[in-house]
Amino acid sequence: MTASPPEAARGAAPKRQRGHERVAAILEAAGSLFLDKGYDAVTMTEIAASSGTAIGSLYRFFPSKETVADALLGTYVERLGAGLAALRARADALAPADLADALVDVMQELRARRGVALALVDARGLEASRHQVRETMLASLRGLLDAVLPALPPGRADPMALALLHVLKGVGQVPQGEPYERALLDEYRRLLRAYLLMG
Amino acid sequence: MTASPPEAARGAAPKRQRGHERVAAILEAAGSLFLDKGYDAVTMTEIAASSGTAIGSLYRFFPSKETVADALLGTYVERLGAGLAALRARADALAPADLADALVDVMQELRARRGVALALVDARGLEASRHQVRETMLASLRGLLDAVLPALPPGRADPMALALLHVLKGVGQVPQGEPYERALLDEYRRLLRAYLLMG
Amino acid sequence: MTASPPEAARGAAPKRQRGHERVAAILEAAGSLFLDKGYDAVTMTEIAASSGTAIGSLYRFFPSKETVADALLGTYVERLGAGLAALRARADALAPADLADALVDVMQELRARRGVALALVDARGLEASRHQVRETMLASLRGLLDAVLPALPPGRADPMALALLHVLKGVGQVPQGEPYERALLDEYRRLLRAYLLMG
Amino acid sequence: MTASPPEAARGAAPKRQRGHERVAAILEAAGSLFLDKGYDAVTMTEIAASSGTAIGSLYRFFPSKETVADALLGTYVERLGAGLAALRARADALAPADLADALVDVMQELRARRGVALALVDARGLEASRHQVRETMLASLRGLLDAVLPALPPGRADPMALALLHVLKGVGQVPQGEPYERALLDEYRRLLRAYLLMG
DNA sequence: AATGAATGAGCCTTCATTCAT
DNA sequence: GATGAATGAAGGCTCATTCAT
Repeated sequence: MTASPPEAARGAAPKRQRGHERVAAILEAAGSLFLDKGYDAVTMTEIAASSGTAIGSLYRFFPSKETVADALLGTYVERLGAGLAALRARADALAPADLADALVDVMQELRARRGVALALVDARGLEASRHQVRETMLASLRGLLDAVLPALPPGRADPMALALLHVLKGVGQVPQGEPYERALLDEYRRLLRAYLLMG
Repeated sequence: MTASPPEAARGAAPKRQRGHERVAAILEAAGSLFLDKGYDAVTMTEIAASSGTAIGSLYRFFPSKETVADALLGTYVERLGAGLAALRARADALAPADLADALVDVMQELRARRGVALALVDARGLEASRHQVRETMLASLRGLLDAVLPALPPGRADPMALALLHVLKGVGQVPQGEPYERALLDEYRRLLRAYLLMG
Repeated sequence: MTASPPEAARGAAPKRQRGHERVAAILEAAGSLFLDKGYDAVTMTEIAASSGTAIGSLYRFFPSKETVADALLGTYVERLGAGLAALRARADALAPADLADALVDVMQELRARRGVALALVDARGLEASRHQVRETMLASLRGLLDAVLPALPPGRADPMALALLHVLKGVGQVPQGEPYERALLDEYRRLLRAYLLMG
Repeated sequence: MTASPPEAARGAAPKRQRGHERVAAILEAAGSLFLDKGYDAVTMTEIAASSGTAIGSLYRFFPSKETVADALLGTYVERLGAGLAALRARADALAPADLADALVDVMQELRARRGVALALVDARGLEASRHQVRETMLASLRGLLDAVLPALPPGRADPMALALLHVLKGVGQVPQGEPYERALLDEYRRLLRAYLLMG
């Protein structure tokens, strides 16, 4: 990606390379804008300008505004899915308090890696994608609960996953860089520990 | 417009009365629409039609779309404030578990009484009003915590209020009429009890 | 429409009146433009400007470009239908040569009264309306043929109506004001007479 | 432009050959597309793809969309001209009824050989080319009329050519493959015979 | 000379807001 | 004051055309 002899792989590679960079730039710009102003308030023209892309090129990569949001959401689901899957793999060895911490860690990491898509989870007009994110997470959470809290009464897993999901959304929304960031994350840790232990 | 000698004093009262009805009708209609479709997707024309108001009149009462949302948010803050103030009044007699239940009850009542404004709490472009709602609630929650959990370490009240606020938002968002509505509300009760007791 | 006492019928009437004038102005402008440049090449903005209407108002009356064309086509069908119906009423008394002349007269009159819609009969993307115009005319023509040429063999009415339709389209397209206008119309008269007598 | 030593001569011939093939492929593809969807609705990208040409190459051969249409129209004029010239050569031996049939035959043959350009004759924005087609045909038709109908009064040749042209356009537009194709062509034959004999 | 990614003017349409009646 | 027709800035998107590779 960097140290290549002067005129190395030309032709196809550069083009694709560029494409990838473009797409990345667009998604980054779009993510920031969505986060700042909300889905509806962001203009395709704005996204284009903000990512140094011509409007026509933007539409070459993403044939509609919704597509941009979907891609963002997709990335988010992927990362989130990966994080939760990793957790699941070691779930049997986790005490409830450990699960609480681990969940906060997963969300925190996502935020750090620009898990910007959170701005879109509440956006209207993206029903399909949003639903997918939601269901993916709920399924993962139910799985984790089954593994970590085997004594949980049958009917509890579903509402518990729902409540957990909402709390985790809060974790993901903790603003980065604010003075109370750390304190708030710790607070969420406590909340989740209490909930998973006693709930 | 009727039979008024000079030009004033006469029709004033009835008109003012009507004005109140109109405003109420508008806010009700706007609330429902915002809840259904989201702030951006709702049209001023739609609000006017749906509330039986002429678009021109709508603009007499609310000089901009944002104003309508602000008013809705304002109503929300008022009701919420009233509910929390009532709670505060009897805070000294509340055990943590009681506070948990009481908070859920307050939110639930708001929802039942069309505390529709929740749809707007995440709407962008309403920063000012949103911030006010937020600060109002945070202050109330801090007060409640001080009263109910006197042993709370100094630095905890703020983040705890923040976390609480997020959870309560979740309570307010429980969809009405869904089969799992009851179960989810109970779940939030458990969560809050655990948090307030152990957190 | 003109000589009305100073402040006569106000209120509703003026509004509707204006609406009618607007619609008329729009259709007139659109007709001219379509005729000049063809359906696709004409811009809604152009129609608006050319008819002294704001783009938003244009869309109040005609919610899409296609609607404008349809209205034009509709007017055309109406007028054409009326003309042919009138012909039909006296068809039994018509000799073939009379029918030829009468058909040319009908088309000529349409042209004079801005039967502009001809420009649209070949436009793509207006299939539905175009088809209607076509079928209306074909049915009328078949009726006329049955009445005026009772000896026509069964299978001939349909293709004859088709051929007639094409010729009449030509009549409707004779440019107005050209030096050869009269001569060409006479030529079409001859053609139709010959066809209806001998064909 | 032909035998240049240095860098040409080599791949030139094959390439030129290829050029011809490319141009033919492009025109064929463009013709079909124009016929199917109309001039405006067809995309340059579409033409390129449909003819297996890169968009850049397409623009090397035809520097604009209009150019493509012009070329198509040109081909059409050529073929039509050839057909009418052939007719002209044996005009002295033709009776009016023969001319009628021969004209229909010429048009029919054009259609069969993808005389697709008919779709363009009414396309706007191609004024220049269209005019040329028109004038070419009118001149040919006048010549034929002079030869076949020597008794025609002086002033008649022009309008008669005009009317004839319109009818022939109709012949060229008879849809291929429709059940009534044959019947309609026969009908046009009758029409032309009647016109040329009695008109 | 070939390729196709990039460009941006311009299109259709919507909707918050104004203002003549 | 009410009313709703009128306004026009702005948005999402397309496509003819160019130009770096």
